[in-house]
Amino acid sequence: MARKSKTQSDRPTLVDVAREAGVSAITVSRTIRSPEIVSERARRKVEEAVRKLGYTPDPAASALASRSTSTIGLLVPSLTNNVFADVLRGVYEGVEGTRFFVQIGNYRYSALSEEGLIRNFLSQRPAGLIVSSMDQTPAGRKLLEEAPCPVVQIMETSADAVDMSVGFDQLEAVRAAARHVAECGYRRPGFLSARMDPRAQRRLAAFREVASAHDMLDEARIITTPQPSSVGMGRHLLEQLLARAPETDAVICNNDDLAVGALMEAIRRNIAVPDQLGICSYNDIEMARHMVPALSAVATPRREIGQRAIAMLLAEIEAPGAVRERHIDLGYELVVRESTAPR
Amino acid sequence: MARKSKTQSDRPTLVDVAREAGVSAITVSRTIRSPEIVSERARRKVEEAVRKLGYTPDPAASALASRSTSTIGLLVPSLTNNVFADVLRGVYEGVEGTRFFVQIGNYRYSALSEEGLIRNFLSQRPAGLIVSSMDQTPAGRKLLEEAPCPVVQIMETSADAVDMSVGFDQLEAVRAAARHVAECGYRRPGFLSARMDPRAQRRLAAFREVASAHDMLDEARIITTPQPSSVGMGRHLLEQLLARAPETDAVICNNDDLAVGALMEAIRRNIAVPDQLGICSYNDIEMARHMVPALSAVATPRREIGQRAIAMLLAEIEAPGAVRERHIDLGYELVVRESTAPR
DNA sequence: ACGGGTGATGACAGCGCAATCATTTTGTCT
DNA sequence: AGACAAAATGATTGCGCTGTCATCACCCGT
Repeated sequence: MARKSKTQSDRPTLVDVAREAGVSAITVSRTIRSPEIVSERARRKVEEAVRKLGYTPDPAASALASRSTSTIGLLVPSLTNNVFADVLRGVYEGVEGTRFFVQIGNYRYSALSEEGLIRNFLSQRPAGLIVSSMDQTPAGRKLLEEAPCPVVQIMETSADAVDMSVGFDQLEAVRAAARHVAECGYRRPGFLSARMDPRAQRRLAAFREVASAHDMLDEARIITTPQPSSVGMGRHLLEQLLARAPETDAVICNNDDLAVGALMEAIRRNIAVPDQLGICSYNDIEMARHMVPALSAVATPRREIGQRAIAMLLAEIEAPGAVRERHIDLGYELVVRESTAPR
Repeated sequence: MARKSKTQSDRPTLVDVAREAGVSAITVSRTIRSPEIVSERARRKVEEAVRKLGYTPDPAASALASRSTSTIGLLVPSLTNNVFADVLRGVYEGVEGTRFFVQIGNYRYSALSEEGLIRNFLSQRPAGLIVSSMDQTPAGRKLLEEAPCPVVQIMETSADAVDMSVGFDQLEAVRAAARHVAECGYRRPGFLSARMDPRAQRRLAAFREVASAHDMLDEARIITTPQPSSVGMGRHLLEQLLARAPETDAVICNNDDLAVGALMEAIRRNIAVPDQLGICSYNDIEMARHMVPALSAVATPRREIGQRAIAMLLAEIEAPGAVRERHIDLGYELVVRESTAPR
């Protein structure tokens, strides 16, 4: 028997493998971490011993000794929101096959939870951090600034970001939607928004600005709720909007769930889209283009954001300071389909 | 100066806090882990020292010394699939406020990746594990059986599960859908399914069985694809179905994305739902009930599954063997709306 | 044949915490 | 007041690994 044989759940350690292979523990460690610096002969012996014993390194011990982990922290405000599902996909594609793994933190749109999660993640000595906003608490921001690892802020981009950022100009994207609606000839547009987080607030402000410039702003046509976004909420908000402002001839929705809901409600009420009511969506998740009529939308590069964020992070982990372009604007795209049309 | 002052990123340790508070290190440790066994006086001093120094425990050191972590591993086959988004939500609700945190592993419907993830998670000595299927590789299953922590298998339930299970009878749920369609008087039903993972395969088999019993099975009306499910795919599959079997008078979709897509395609083609074509969906995510016409569906208790799974896990972690009902069937519900109707 | 590299390997210490057991303090009862 | 149990606290040790240096074998050119 190898060691002093305690419980069954005792796993083999480096030392066990070393003994089996007839080398020192540190050679085993090196064989696993950087096989290229050990001799062919030693490597083979170690590899066989590892297989024979079914050895798996203990990440906790490794983290403690090396003072670093292979964890990449990803903080998102929501897991149900399809927007972040796409970002996640991009991120996962990027870590695939690397030694890193992603740990997700969901702060449910609470800046305070976010701060707690940042603290918590940081205590694990992550290899890198991706956070989904610029709206940290002052303490949260300070933690990020002093983080001993690269940090990427996503969704928006700004030279003012803590370290690196990938995103697009959310305000300009909303302005594009508003201008499009105006250019179609709609004159009394409404705006629907749920979950009024800071970003949603800013987008609403951008809408107000453009609507005002086109002299078509009416606060009665702005319907918001702090509750989460959903298709049902889209129906509900449109209902409210039409009750308060029956003259409404178009509606810009702060995301696709709301837009789909608004569309369905319009269909229920036999309101012709786009003739009687134009609908313009935001984000353009897959479903939007398949609706009948297909939804016009500002398409946002969610998956690309995930991909670029993880790529930047890995590059920066590999060689600190290596990333030149530290703030990337991926742009947006106005996709005109059937739910808006010139009139 | 406290210690030998190395780099800036040196964090205070238990010992630093102990010195500051004028107690021993282990007292600090206890104050943090189980404050109730420490005297009022000591606790106050320690808490102040912690605050003053901004101390955060090092989870790696804790894991190494105690041979256990506060990580709960959650293995899902997909992050984009709304089904798992709901499960996730349930799980997150349950860990909220506990000392545990969830780490998600996405195995993208690959049993081999799943095995790798199980191995990887287990190497971290998790407090518990939730896995989304019964379809592990033999090695994967063995790992779960020998895991030194509680394991919950979700989505399906079976006394044959490794440790505990929460779910419902997926086959009976599909049978209910098929029977419903038959009872409505549809005689030539089709079946659409994407992402043909083992569970989807079994559900298809259940459909075949019922369809055959009602003498309405035609293989030409079964359209599947290994590609991921999406609304667009639903449209595409219905298109294929109608091309191959124009006589089709109803369609059962293996999930809501497909059903929404099928509905939209039918609307595009001016096929009257439910009169010319009945549509029955599976899972019933929020969006389904808001479509026009509203989708009939077999509703599955996804969020409850997440809630119950985490509750069982925590109870079992708290007191091994405490959980009596180790296999819970949450049932399903046939929700008849507008997309199917007696004819 | 020798010195000076280069590549491969090893010995040792310590990362920050918690398990274990020993010890001290406190409270309670007679 | 003394005896005893219970509560609170502490000293020591080691979890499994990696950083740091030291050592050793080997190859090359002269």
